[in-house]
Parts: sequence; structure tokens; C-alpha cells
Amino acid sequence: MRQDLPRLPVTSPGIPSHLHPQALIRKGVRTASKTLSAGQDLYRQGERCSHVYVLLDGWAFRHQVLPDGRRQILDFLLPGSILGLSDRDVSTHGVETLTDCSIGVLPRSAIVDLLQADPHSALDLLEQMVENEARTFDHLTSLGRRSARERIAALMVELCSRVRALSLGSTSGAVTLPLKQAHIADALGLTNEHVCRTLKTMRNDGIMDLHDGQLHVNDVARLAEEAGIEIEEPNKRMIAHRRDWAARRGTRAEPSSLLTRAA
Amino acid sequence: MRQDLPRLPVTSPGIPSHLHPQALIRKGVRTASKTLSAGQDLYRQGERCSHVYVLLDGWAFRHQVLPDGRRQILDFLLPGSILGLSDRDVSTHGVETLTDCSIGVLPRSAIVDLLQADPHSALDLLEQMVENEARTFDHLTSLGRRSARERIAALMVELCSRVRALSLGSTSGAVTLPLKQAHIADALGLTNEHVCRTLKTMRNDGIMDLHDGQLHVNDVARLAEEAGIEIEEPNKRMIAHRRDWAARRGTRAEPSSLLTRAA
DNA sequence: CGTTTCCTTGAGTTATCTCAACCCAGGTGG
DNA sequence: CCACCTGGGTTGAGATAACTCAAGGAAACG
Repeated sequence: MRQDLPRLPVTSPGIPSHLHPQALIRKGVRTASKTLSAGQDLYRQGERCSHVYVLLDGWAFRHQVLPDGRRQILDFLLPGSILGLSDRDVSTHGVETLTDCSIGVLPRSAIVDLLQADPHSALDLLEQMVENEARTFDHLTSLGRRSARERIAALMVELCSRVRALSLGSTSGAVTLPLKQAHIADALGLTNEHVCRTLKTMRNDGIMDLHDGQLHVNDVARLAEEAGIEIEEPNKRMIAHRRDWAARRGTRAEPSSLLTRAA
Repeated sequence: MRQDLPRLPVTSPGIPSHLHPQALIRKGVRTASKTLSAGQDLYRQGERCSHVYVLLDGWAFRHQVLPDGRRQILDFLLPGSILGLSDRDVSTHGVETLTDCSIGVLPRSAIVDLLQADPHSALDLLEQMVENEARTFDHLTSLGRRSARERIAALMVELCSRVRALSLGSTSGAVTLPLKQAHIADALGLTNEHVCRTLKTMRNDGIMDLHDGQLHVNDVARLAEEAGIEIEEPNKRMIAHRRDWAARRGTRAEPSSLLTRAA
């Protein structure tokens, strides 16, 4: 099989402004950076939590393995994700790349300094965590209460929308998802075989088609319906209500929507 | 059946110092408070996110429901939990009480003010989110990769350890867990019947016994092993490494272990 | 070419679900 | 005080979604 699935364009629009490496450097935070090729570990479960990372480019995922080897993929990581925050000594999960990745590395201590020096970053960070929480909750409901087909539908909807939000690889109706079936299986608590079979029936039913890291969605409405997701109105996220403290403090490039007062 | 399961003692040791209502009031944050009896909604899925809450006393849980009514319990909430943070306009989940609860209520905007005014609170909050993330990840692995029996074992271990950490209701070997089987089922993605049967076999196997909101664990090691959990050494959490910025800033009552430099 | 990695397909197995009944303790109200 | 109802919990028997094991194909790769 081909070694790496389709590459992503090198852009990083999804990175919160105050956590962007350039912004960090301006603030005097010493950052390093690092590149990994597809399929490598950024850090392993059980490893010491010594650094914090910012995924700058590429895809990755977090996963946990049980003593007997069963693996669960916890979430997929796109550019902008902050990794490695932990209150434990040792990481409870590992991170592995799906594509070649470029990654910003900061010492743990830098984060504390940063948060103290700049409340904006704290909010950005918090916002990311809140976003992640919501995603993880959806994921939980999938695993707990959705059928295989529904889980796949929901995952595809999620990934599509995230990719689109970052305006990455959505060339002509197809979306670039550098996943193998095994990743889908491990993310959704299924076996490879069952994922394969289910993808096939969905293809036959003319809903979508996932091939070689390209997802073609034929019937978006149907897909969302299968997933049991109410169609999002254009802007449920509160980008309209941003003024609050963005205005108050003046200099925000990309306002955080977290915690803005419901009007 | 008796209306309410065993009450918890009114204590709130688990609340991060900087988010404790009293600390908030000292900082000029206007807080209100509220009590709910067992089985009531604090807020509902789909409701406007207008406030942020701190659970002061009692148990509750967050849950999500699918359009057709299937329910997933996302996590259980013990005193100290911060609720209602969201970057959406509308909540993607609901919160319901398990026991009578007392709850601190703050307007959304207060949080922003607070975080700006006091970086300590930001860290406390962040720490709680990181802790929650780890728990939710474990939950995900349970739903994705563990059998019914393993899920139950893992959940019991988790709840026990949380209850013990808050030094609540661990009277004489038994732990007070105000859950009905239906809650366990909805948390673990199982049916009530299957939970019932599984609890029975675990009881027969002499592992544990859950009755009327009281959990008796006969064989802790065995339970943990069933759950596929490595036994925690006394202090994996980094309470030893606290000095970092606690020292730097002087006045910390309960140091945050988040992000402390790995030595 | 042989090997590896991933995808595909088949056939039989099983953990968990569904549906349905029944039990039991606690209230409630006549 | 009893008759009834209700909200859990329990048990059984049959159904099924998803799993396991096993084998084969196809593309990439050295």
C-alpha cells in the first residue's frame, strides 16, 4: 500500500491567535518545532508528560490501549490542537500521526508563564477544551447508543465539518480524510471487517463513498439524518456576540466565543 | 421505592479554592445559589447557555439524548464540578440531579471577568477540564472496547476513587453511590436488563455487591483487574511538584497540579 | 517476483438486545 | 387495614447486530 495518504496543504488557519507559535515567540515563550512522518508516535501512553505540543500541520489522533492490546482512538487531531496538557505525571493516552506533521513544542512550564502573562491565551485554551469536550461527548453518545452505521455517519459528518471549518482539502465535493478503515474501527469501537461491510452498504445506498482517503458525500441531508444529528443552522456558534470583552480589551484578532454573554 | 437514595454529608472539600463560592464573593463576583431535589433538571439539552454553575453538594449527571430518545449519560458530577461552560449558543447536553443538590449560579459574564482578574482561577478551571478530559477518555475506551462486565467494573472503580478523593460517604467499606441500574445502563451503553444480569454474576463471583445505592467491594484488586486498570501507585498525581508557581505567587491555598514542570 | 499492508467476502458464533412477564417494597387512598 | 398502583429490579426465551476466524485479492514496495 502507498506509504502516505494524501498530504494536506500547509496552512494553519485553525490555530487560536494567542497560541499561534508566532504569537508565542513574540511573548518570549521559547518554542521549538518538530516534524514527524505519518504513522509515528508523538508521545506514548505511559510516557512522562514533559512537554506541551501544538499541532501546526497534518492529522493525528489520540488513543488508549488496554492491557491486552485492545485499542480505542479517542479523537482525531487537526491543525491547531493543543496536546499534552495533563495533571498526571504520566500520560494516560498516546498520540500518533496520520500524515506527516509539523508540531510546535513547548516546555510545560512555558504554558504556566503564558497563562499568567496573557489572559487571552487562557481563554483561547479554555475555548479549545470546551470545544473538545463537546466533540468527545458526541463521540461518547455514538459509542454508547448508536449503531455501527450511525456511528460512521456521525463520524463522517464531524470530520467533514471540521475540515471545512479549517478550509482544508475540500476539493470539489470530496473531502480528504487520511484514515484507514482500522482507524475508523478503533475510533468507533467496531472491527475492521464490520466497518468494511458497513461502508459498503452505505456506498450501495448512495449515501457516501470513502476511498483512498477521499470521502465523497452524495446525500448530506441523508447522512446527517442517519447520524441522528439535527442540521446546524449556519451559525449556532456565537460569532455574532463577540464584542463583550473583545471590545473591552481592544486588541483581539480572532475573538473567542467562549463564555460570551447570552444576549 | 424510597424517593431519595442516601443523602451525602454537606461538605465541599473538592471545590478548587479559587472557584469556591466564598472566594468568588471575595473577588466581587456576584453569585447566587439554588437547590434542586433529586431527579430534577439543572438545565436541558437545547436550552440557552446563560449561566455557569458550580455543584456545591450532591450528585448529578450530564446526558445527551438522540432524536429518537436513546439516552447517553456522559459523566457523573460530584461536588466541585463546574457546569455550563460552552462556546455554543445552546447546550448540547442536559444536567439532571441524582440526589438533592445545592448549586452555585453565576452569570456567564462573571466567568470572563473572573478569569481576567485572577489567573489562579484560570488554572483551577483548566485543571478541572483536564481531569475531566482524562476521565471522559477512559469512559470512551470503556464504551468502545470493554465488555459489559469490564465497563461496570471500570465505572465502579472510577466512582469509588472519586468518592474517596472527596472523602464522602465511604462508611465502613461500603461506598454510597446514588445510582439506579438505569443510570449505569445509560452511562455504559447497555440495557437495564443486561446491567441487572451482569451485576448479579459479579455478585455471585464475590467481586462486589451494589444494593440500594450502597456499593460493597469485596475484592478490590480483582475488580480493578477486571476493569483492565493498572493499580495506581499512591501518588501519580503530581502533588509533590507543586512549588513552581505556587511559590512564585505566594498565596495559594490548594496548589494546582496542572502543568507543573516535570522535574 | 515475494512480501507486506490493507481491503474484501464468507460462514458460524456470541454478547447483548428485545419483549414480556413477574416480583417486591413503598406509597396512597378509600 | 387492605387494595391498588407505581417504580424499580429480576428472570426467561428468542432475535440480532456485531464479532471471530479464515481465506483471498489488490496495490505498493523492495
